Amino acid sequence: MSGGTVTVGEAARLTGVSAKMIRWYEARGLLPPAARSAAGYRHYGEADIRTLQFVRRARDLGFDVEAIGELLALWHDRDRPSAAVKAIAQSRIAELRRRIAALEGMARSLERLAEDCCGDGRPECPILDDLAAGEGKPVKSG
Amino acid sequence: MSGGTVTVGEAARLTGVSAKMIRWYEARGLLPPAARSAAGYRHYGEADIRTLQFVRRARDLGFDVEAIGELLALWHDRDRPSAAVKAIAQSRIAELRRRIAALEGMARSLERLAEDCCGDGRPECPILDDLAAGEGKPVKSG
DNA sequence: ATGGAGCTTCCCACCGTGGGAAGGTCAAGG
DNA sequence: CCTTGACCTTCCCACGGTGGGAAGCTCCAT
Repeated sequence: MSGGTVTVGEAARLTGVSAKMIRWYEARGLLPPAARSAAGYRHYGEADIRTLQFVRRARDLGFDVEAIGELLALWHDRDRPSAAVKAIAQSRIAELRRRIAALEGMARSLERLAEDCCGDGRPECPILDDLAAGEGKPVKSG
Repeated sequence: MSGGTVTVGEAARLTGVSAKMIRWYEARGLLPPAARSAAGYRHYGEADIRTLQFVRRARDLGFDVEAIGELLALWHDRDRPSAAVKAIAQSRIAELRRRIAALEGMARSLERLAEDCCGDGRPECPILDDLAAGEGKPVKSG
């Protein structure tokens, strides 16, 4: 083989996916079983490395394992309709937007409360008051 | 009795914290061990219910169990400096902002890619191309 | 007294990741 | 040849929160 094959550790270094996670992805079926040496060591060729880089990038974009599996399948399918890929991306975008909105709501509430808290040595604290009173006052507009 | 005491299930209904989580919070030390009936049933009084509501509200604001524990302690301490509470809130805000920024970066990258993907029946797909090529092109400015 | 709702504890699962133990392998150096 | 140390293998455990469910007990209404 042109490029020579590498062990998990090397593959991890080359791709930024930890050896632990590489094995885990394989066990989960995200990656096909790696080739093994006589002694049982996993070995990765150039194509495997490219796959791992794909996985890493997808992971960095917030796709979960299942979605990455679907993306890999589409990647390998030369006849895929780009609409299928786009659909996955868009549902991920929607999920990300949902989570962002939830966190944003929390952050805004807390910022409002922290603003009202003088934050000195005195015990009066609107933050605790809010937590204690806590009528479902989600974020409101102001 | 003024309020009467209630069982876990009732407390769950009153506070929106599931019975399962109430037991778990107790096991984790977030809540003091509940009073028990002769038969071993947990019983909660009005103060306990208020505490659970406090916990629920704090949880909804994105505090983790450890932070909620600290907030509870400060809540019970009449001499607390409000600065201590504010500090916790602010570090939580910072954490939320960090997570929001990370998710926002992912969402923006994906949106950019999805925009470039015509999403029809043809196989050409800039999303997959990006995942495959994936040089660390984080989010950039656009 | 019986049925069913509700309680108890305990275990298992998820997701993605890391830590570490126990043991096998490989290459380098003595 | 043998040791050493880095690396590999598998397996188990943990995290944070949450839910599911089993086995067994209790309580209340009929």
